[in-house]
Amino acid sequence: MMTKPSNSIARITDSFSYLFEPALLAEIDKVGIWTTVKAHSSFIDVGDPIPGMPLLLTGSMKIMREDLKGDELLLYYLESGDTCAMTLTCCMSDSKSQVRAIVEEDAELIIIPVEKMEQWIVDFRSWRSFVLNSYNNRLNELLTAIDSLAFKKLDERLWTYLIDKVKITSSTDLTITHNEIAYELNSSRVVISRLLKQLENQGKIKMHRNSLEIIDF
Amino acid sequence: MMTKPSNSIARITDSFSYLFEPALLAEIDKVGIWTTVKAHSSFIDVGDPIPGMPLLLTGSMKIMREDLKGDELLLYYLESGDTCAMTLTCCMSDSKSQVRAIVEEDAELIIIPVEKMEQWIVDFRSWRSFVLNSYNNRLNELLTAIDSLAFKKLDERLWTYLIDKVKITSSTDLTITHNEIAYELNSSRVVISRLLKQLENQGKIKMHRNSLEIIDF
DNA sequence: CAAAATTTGTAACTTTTATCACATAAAACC
DNA sequence: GGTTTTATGTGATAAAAGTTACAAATTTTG
Repeated sequence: MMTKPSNSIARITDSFSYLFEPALLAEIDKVGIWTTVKAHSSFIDVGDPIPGMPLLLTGSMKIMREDLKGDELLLYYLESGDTCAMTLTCCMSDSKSQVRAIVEEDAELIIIPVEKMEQWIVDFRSWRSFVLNSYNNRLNELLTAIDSLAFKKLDERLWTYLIDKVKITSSTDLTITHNEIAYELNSSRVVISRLLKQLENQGKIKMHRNSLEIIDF
Repeated sequence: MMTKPSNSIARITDSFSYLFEPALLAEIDKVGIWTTVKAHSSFIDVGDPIPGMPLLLTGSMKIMREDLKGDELLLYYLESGDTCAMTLTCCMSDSKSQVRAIVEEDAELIIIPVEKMEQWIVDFRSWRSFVLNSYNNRLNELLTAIDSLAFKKLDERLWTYLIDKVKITSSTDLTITHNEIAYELNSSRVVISRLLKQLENQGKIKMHRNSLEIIDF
């Protein structure tokens, strides 16, 4: 949990690049619940009821899909300025979360209560396009995930996975183990180790214990 | 093309199970463009601009994803009462279609012009939930596609593909060739033939030239 | 510091899927 | 009716990915 900072409105405009009109900002400020979530903790699990629509101010989360056997797959990341529009219809239809959200870097977020998020669609043009844009982004990210799975081989998937990590963390030094990568790509450690060795031989990465250095991208 | 039938409003309520309020029905009736598209013709291609939001009255279409090499993958079907909410944000952001829509069974549809579809979100509660529900359905269908690709082997993907076809066509006799199946699953004919033979040996299907009989499902 | 746990390397092998090559059978075409 | 096209069958082979088993190196823990 977190108390609302004194400069709350400025904090919102910072993260959401002046997207919201003043009246809406005031509303968000009034009803939004400020929260912090520590890295590596699960924010929402498959089957959880959705508390509201999260506006991510700082930090990042990864959205994972899980099957019955417990196998997992990384779908995409949420970053500062993002939200997960999926939560909207989950709330409206009172259904449970279809995905798992795990905080990667300590996150600050504002939770918008269910009742408001639909009303604001009517009342605020900026909220309307924000929500619809969010839907669109999510759809496009899922399409990208499908492209990877359907059309690419694992070595290519691994490479784009690493590039994405670099972008998200804004660092070419990735603190991650082969095992963790295998988990997120729904593959096995041995296979990932082999492919990483390939990438190293190609001069694209350097391997260290618990970390990778991404060189050529 | 198609001229609006005299009982247009009744036709809409039929297909959309009384979802829309009377005032909205009148609006749809006023501005919607009635169209028919013959089976096997492409309704929208990757990269096409989107003419408007299609309300599918009768028939069905399949939505396909294509990669740079021209490989394809079936994503999901649209049926009577469905729409493709993706078109909404495509129109709003003036972007092109990310997918291909091919009519499976002769389709009648009403095209809603771009300007209206956003305005109606504000004006009509029923339109609002219709659009948001559509987004949600599409997202869930993409998640299902991802599940198949990430967690299932081809034999299982093939089986669920066949079951889906049965549901869509309301018939256990599927007029389709091995080649076409391979195409939609982004696999190869030889592989599909082999797996179909397996299914036949398991007593789940019977194979004929140009068609399959789905028995045990 | 010794024991235990974690991370990575590697070889051998299996399964799954794709590819190639060619044969056969049915349907369509002239 | 004979030729061509389309659909399917099948064996051989290869590539991609997964699995098992174990060793070596490093870190953590008691």
